[in-house]
Amino acid sequence: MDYNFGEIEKRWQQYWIDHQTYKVSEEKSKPKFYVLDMFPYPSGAGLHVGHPLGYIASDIYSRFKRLQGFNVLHPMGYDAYGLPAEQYAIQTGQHPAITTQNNITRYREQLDKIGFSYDWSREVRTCDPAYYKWTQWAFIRMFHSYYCNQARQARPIDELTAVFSRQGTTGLDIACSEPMTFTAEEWNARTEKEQQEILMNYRIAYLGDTMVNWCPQLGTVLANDEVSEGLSIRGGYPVVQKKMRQWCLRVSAYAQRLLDGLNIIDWTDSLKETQRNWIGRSEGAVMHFATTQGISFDIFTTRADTIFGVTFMVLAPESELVEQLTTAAQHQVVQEYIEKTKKKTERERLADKSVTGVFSGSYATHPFTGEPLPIWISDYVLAGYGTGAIMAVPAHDSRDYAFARHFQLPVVPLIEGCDVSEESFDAKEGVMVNSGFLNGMTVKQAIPAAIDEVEKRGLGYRKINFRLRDAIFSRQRYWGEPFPVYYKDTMPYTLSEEELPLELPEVDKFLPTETGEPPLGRARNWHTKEGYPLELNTMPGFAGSSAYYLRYMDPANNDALVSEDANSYWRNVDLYMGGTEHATGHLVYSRFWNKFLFDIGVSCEEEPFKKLVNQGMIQGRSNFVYRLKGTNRFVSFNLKNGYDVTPIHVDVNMVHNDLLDIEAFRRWNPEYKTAEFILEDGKYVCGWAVEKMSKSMFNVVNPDDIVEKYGADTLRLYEMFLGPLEQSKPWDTNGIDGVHRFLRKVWNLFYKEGVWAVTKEVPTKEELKSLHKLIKKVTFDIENFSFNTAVSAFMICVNELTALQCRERTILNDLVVCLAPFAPHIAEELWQALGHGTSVCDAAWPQWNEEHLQEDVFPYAISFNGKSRFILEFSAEATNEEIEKTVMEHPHSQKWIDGKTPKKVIIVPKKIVNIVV
RNA sequence: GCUCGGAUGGUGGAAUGGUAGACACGCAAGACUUAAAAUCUUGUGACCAUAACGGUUGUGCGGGUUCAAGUCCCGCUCCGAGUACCA
Repeated sequence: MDYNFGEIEKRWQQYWIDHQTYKVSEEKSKPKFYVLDMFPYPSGAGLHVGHPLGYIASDIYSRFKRLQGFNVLHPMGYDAYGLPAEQYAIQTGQHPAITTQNNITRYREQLDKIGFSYDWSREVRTCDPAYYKWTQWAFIRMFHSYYCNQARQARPIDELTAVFSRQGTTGLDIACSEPMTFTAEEWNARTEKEQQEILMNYRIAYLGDTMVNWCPQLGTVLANDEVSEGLSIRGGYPVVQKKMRQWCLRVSAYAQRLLDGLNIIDWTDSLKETQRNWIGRSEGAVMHFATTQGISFDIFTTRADTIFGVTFMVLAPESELVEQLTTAAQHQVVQEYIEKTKKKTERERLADKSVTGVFSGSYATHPFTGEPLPIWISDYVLAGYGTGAIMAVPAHDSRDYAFARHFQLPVVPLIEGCDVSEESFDAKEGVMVNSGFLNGMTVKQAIPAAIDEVEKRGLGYRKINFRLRDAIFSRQRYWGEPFPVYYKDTMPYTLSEEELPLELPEVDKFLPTETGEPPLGRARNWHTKEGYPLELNTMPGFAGSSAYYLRYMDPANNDALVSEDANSYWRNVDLYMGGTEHATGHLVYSRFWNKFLFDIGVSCEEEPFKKLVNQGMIQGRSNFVYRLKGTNRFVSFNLKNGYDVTPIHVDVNMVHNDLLDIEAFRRWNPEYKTAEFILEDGKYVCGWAVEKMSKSMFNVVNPDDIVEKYGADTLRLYEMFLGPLEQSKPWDTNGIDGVHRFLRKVWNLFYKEGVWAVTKEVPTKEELKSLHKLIKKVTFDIENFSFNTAVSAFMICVNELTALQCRERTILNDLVVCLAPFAPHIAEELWQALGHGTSVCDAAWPQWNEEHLQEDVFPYAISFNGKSRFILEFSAEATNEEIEKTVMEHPHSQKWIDGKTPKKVIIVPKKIVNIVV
């Protein structure tokens, strides 16, 4: 009987379905373990061989944990809302729901072939009304919440209105868009609408007039993490800044908690660092300045120590202060400058490094020296950070320096011995000069001293600023979750929770309306029962993916996002597997969303993902043929020098070990039907390069083809064997034979010449040693996600057992269990053959026994002056004296000792003897 | 610019400060075969040398710590990723 992987895999996949092997429920008596993959967006291209890498790794881990006795939750679903399906709908008219369903079906087929241990009964789809009901529900709860800085948590907005009517804003410290102060009397005197407008300043989900990233080609706004270098991540279209009224989430309120939480989770340092940078906490001071006309404004600085080096002030062009501070004489030029900057796209603004700006006409008074400081307007100052205004210290800030040089403004150096004739001195080191009361202090002393003085004189206060912005939550698109919001007298109100889900309506076209409204403007009857119009925007992609891990715990619950019971059992994700591309998007929003749910008592853990492992990207490995220019002749790779050739991408599926299948190539394209070849050793060798995996490079490898040719178990093992999990690497089908050969060797331990060959003899010492070495290594490697070395350990063990002609049942039993997480199908087949009536998934992970690993003799590397020369073996009982004596008397040693008396002899037990001559 | 990674044979990659190159691919030789494929066996960092033994050198570059460094420390070079007028 040969290893017939095709038949074996099909049969066991059916068995798992029939026996619901991977279905889990809350078993209170067993410890839980939650293993989660980042759910995919089902794209039209289907899965390529790079996609399953993380899924295979997490599946191995899940199966391992299950064998160790954990109750493992390992679900899968689809992030089903997204731009490509909508773009496709615009082009073809096909409803995105249909496209999405087709793609999901295709994904599922592909995933099923690889043999994952998902509990598909818990599948979620973000576009399913039963699912997005809870996305809408969370939004409603955010709308009706504010963030209390003192309690460090979200609170019901009703509490806030109660306080307002009792004491106004006195004594409150709340996260808000704009600082406001009013008394109880003032609040109570407001109309309902005015009160609603004020509350918008505090709600966690609020409507705000903000500068947004507007992408004209996509016709929608984008979040910061959806834009890179002024271009949209999806599609690469230019993005411009525009002020719009949008739904926002007050993520910034959670900035400190998002930062603190990083200390209690087990993520890689680089990923935590990326998040820290994105949150961007900086400690400094807000300082009050006033113009000579008495108009006061605030700036933010982290370098209060440089206050005596301020020679001018700068406002962002979008700042509201610009209008107040521009004098009549300068009005014209300022207006022109602002118009000009507005027209620039974000990309142009980034690319254009030239210094631009205009003088506002006003002067501010230096708070310490009383000197007048000209106030300029320039686009190098950002409206969205700090207060949108800065004090410029050209001597110690390179941007201020460039500006000062360009407009011939004075530069006052403040640090002893620094040279600012060519460039600014930005480093926070040195001793202060020209700085009044700060003179003689180091910069590190001067920063707090300056802020102390500023506070003492009432000129400002300490402030911690965050770079993290609130998330813009509206999208002018069709294929997303509708907001459970209607408008009455232009103010938004939420639907009641009983009215959820608010289902996505049908539209005749997926384009904006003629009047420029979002596609939902085309929907008929898009209003409440009372006739109030419903919100026309939809939610962004990250809405549905922010709490999906909670929904898996209790996917069919129609009364709650997740029951308290299910949540208190599964708690949070123990292992989260996914790509780094979500570092500043999903992984920030999801943590924020969970913290909010934690505050309102829905999630029992403050952090959603305890441990996170990033699998590397799998790149493509393209192959090339070399066509002689102007001919239909192709020259083999190593002969191409001396010819004038054009490299042409060739489909990697026609190439094996870089050798071209010439017949397949001729069939590939009529143009090549009559192609001639200049061969080396009768073969055509292709060139290769690492590139992105894409259709146009003909380097896409489909997992289905690999499964067809080698089997799912080979694919799983090979993906792990390719290299360290977290590292990016090219897919290279060369080498898969080695892994496939390994599985056949495993098979041949059980079947010799087609006959079942397992015996019940007593295992030998060597056999036990080989097995226990494997158990120890594999256990250790899985726990450390070092799957490539685990696969190597299997190969070594099987080679050893083959050499020992091991056919012993108990040894093979444990071998099969160890192999089960990696290659589940062959493991099931062999487990069955060994006479077990149940699935190998219900076996117990074997323990290694150190006794079996004991060596009789240990190799010692004998080295002289640290350079090893030869190996000697000694028994475990040998004393240092015996070892030293034997080594010294060994004929090889005499050459190195050369009659001298060794200065020192170092003996490291079981490892090395070093003799210093 | 800043932050975080990384650099080891022809290739992918192994090495708790202790025999560098495990394992695999590729390549070479051999066995089986009419032949090829498949399979199996052996060899395979480089250099020198040999009938054989053996020797030298070697983990991006330059220093240092140590009996001993791919591994730790200091200073560079190059490559990758993230991020950026964030005051």
